[in-house]
Amino acid sequence: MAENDFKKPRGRPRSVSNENTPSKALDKGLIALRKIAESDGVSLNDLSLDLDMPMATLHRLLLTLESHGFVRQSKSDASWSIGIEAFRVGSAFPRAAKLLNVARPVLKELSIRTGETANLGIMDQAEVIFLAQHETHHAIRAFFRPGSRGSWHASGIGKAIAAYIAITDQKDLFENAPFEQFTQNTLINEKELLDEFNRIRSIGYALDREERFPGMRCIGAPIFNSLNQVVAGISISGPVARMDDRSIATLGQETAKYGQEISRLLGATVVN
Amino acid sequence: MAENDFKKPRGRPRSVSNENTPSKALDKGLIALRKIAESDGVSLNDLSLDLDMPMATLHRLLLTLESHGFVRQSKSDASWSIGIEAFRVGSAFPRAAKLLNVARPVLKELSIRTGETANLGIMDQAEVIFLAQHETHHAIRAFFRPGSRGSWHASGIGKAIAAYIAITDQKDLFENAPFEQFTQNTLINEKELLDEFNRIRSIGYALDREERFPGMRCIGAPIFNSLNQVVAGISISGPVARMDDRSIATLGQETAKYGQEISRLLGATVVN
DNA sequence: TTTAAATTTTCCATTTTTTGGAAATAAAAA
DNA sequence: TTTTTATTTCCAAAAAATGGAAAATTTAAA
Repeated sequence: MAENDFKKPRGRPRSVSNENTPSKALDKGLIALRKIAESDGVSLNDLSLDLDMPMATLHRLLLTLESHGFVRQSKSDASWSIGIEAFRVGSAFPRAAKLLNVARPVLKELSIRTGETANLGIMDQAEVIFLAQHETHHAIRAFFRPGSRGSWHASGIGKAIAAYIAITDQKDLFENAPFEQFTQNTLINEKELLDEFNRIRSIGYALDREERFPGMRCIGAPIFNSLNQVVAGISISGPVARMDDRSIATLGQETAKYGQEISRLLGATVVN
Repeated sequence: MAENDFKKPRGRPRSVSNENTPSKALDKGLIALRKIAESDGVSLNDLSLDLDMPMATLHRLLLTLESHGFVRQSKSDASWSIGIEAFRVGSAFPRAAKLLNVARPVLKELSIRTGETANLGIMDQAEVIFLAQHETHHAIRAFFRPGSRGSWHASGIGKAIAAYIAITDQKDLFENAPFEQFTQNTLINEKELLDEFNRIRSIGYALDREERFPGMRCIGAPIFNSLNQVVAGISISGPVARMDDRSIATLGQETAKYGQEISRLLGATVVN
């Protein structure tokens, strides 16, 4: 998030207000592709209804996506799902590649040590994207699908990251405050959240006390890169019963410690 | 690969010869997207030269891809790279999701135990796609980027999978034999490869003796799903010096054993 | 068994979008 | 300072997308 580059690229600069999608056909194709990624195995008919696009148009786009391997059609029921080329292209996402390799074993250890589901996520715009997780064996446990999104203000990872980004970038985050109130506990206004940032920086981890889902608590900690910029977050999530007020300080320190471990592996020098 | 479904979907069946890409703009956009995934951080100019597309046209497509988050433009040098939405969509690829979760820890163990880079891959058409790998700490080691492709006939994983698929599917693989001869050792004709299949099935693992890259050897073993169909392969690769004739039998058995372990975790009942 | 409904695929004349050379804009190199 | 390199935008000609309707096929209902 925090990228202060004074250097500008060559060439004519982009005009400021450019909210358009110049290529309509590509635009529609990408919309269809994203929709297919959400559902798994969807029929042309449903897709057509869902996206409010004529079937003929949609079908043409799907054939093209298929010709590149971005989607596949089941031979038995003609339903559409994501293809291997989408996977290949997606795995070239630069921010994820290095981070995932380094963080995965640490994630596992954190999960085993605390007995809770451990998550890895990054911020994109004002949303947290979950990149990976390691589940516990408890019957009651948290679950996030990799690639799923969440609002930053109601998430351990989101708050942990937000607390450490540059103040100018924090301002951007508050652009459309107040935010959605998911539960009674959700912090929704700027003042509350800025106080929360101070608390987070003083203890080194962020708490989500049923702020997103009733009954679920989360503890998030920041991850820094070799330039000591916050680039991701790690968290554990579980039911209130196991993450009670008594155990939360220990779990918090544990989470922060593993966050520092990943930061160290990424080349960060100053942690917390 | 082996999908014998007699059930046909409703609706008008697709005509047999349909080699077209109906939507041109989407087609071009996907071509650009794939190209960007190959290089990391590419300028509009280079992309334009590389793809032989006019810059204005390409630029329009990139803006649309960007509006959906499939690509990103660096603020400092205006270069383009893969965006987070491509990652999100790609991680919905159904075949990879389950396999990766199960296989990753096993991959790591195999790598540590043998001291070589361990790889996981699947077959798509006649190509092997590398999904994941675990590297050794040796200075001389094999490296495949996740998502990269390779010809099946010159790869440990490819031959291991091909040896176990249905005979009708094997016929498809030989459609455009003889294959590219990468080195002196590459097996390129059908007869040689069919003999190789027999050898592989008798010992349970496939050998690549510098058939792809001079100086590199590979040992591949098949992975089966709960229907006992071969769905993927595991392999180790390293320099001839360490993978010499003396140690190769032991390493081969080791690789096959870890392949069986993944198969077991996926619910396969009959292994090898 | 026969008929109707559901679903996917294809067709094609009309409308809309794409196209790409050239100009505009700006940084870097000479 | 001038030239070169590079990105972004513009716009009229040309090409592609559109989508209603028909075709083709399977499943469900009568």
